[in-house]
Amino acid sequence: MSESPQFTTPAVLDDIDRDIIARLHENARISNVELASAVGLSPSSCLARVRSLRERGIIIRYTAEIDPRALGFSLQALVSVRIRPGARHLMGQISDELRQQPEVAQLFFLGGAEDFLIHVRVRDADHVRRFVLDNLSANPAVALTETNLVFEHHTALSAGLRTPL
Amino acid sequence: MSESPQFTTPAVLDDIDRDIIARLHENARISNVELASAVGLSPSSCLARVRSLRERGIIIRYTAEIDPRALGFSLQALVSVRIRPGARHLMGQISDELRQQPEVAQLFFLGGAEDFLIHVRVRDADHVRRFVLDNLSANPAVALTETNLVFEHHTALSAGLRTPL
DNA sequence: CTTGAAAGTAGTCAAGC
DNA sequence: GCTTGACTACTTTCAAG
Repeated sequence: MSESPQFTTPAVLDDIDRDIIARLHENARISNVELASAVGLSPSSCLARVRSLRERGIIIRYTAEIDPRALGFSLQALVSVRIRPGARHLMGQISDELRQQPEVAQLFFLGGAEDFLIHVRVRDADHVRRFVLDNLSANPAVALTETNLVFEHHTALSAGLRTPL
Repeated sequence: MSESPQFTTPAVLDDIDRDIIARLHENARISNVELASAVGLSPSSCLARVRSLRERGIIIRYTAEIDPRALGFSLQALVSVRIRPGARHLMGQISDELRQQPEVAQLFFLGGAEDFLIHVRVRDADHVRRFVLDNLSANPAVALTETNLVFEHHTALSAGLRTPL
């Protein structure tokens, strides 16, 4: 539950486990009896597997996906950031600070020219401008930033879950 | 349930609705009675609000967040794509095809120099190379691609705006 | 892994405030 | 909009095969 396994080697999962994972990924609120009958198990075995997947950290958490526009966050942007070469050791700290900002939805650490990419949700163009100024440009460790507006954002419902390996 | 409201104007939500959203975002499997007592409502009123949020599309879906490494997807990458100017009308079709690939976790439509950015989960470097070759470079509508490896990926758990998986 | 049973808990709906 | 109360369904745990 509180562990964070590294999965250097893929976890041992059989076809039923993969089926359970896929179905919970599509609908985290499916009832245990319905899930059990869908994957061909008894409710008790199914529940034991789900609990094991959760305890092993394979199921990280259950979450409701919220439309940000309903909360007044109508604009999304991707901000790529390059850190000054002499300030790379500050990346962990900068990342921690960024992740505490309510605008930050995702943070990617990258290889290549840019050091990281920030997915932000904001009210409007002025909001993203202020976010970049206050949280990035003002930091002397930041060499440069580039902001791209997001017109559409899609999250796939089955990334690698239906046809694993 | 099947509608996709645009929220050109933010939806009308009171503080209790926002509280419900935040708590379901943190734990989509919280029981209705526990949620009700947490936000100070009776179970029936709470359930009615949750159902309304779901029907209005404010709660998009409930999903289990899965650790991709457990399924053998140990590498992540961001692939930015530019479409040939004369082929922009094909972007919708290309997007639909991409979203059906099991490797695609997220798809961003962008303003600016690049047309979209793809977040992929793959087994290894060879897998991402083949993904780009087969799904992008082979398409004559694609002008150029750029692949960046992802060293770390964090999704923020803030204000009900996190993106699952 | 399964079934079956028991006890506790949660979801649903109707009636009314 | 809200609540209460009753009914139904689900979950959980157990023992036994």
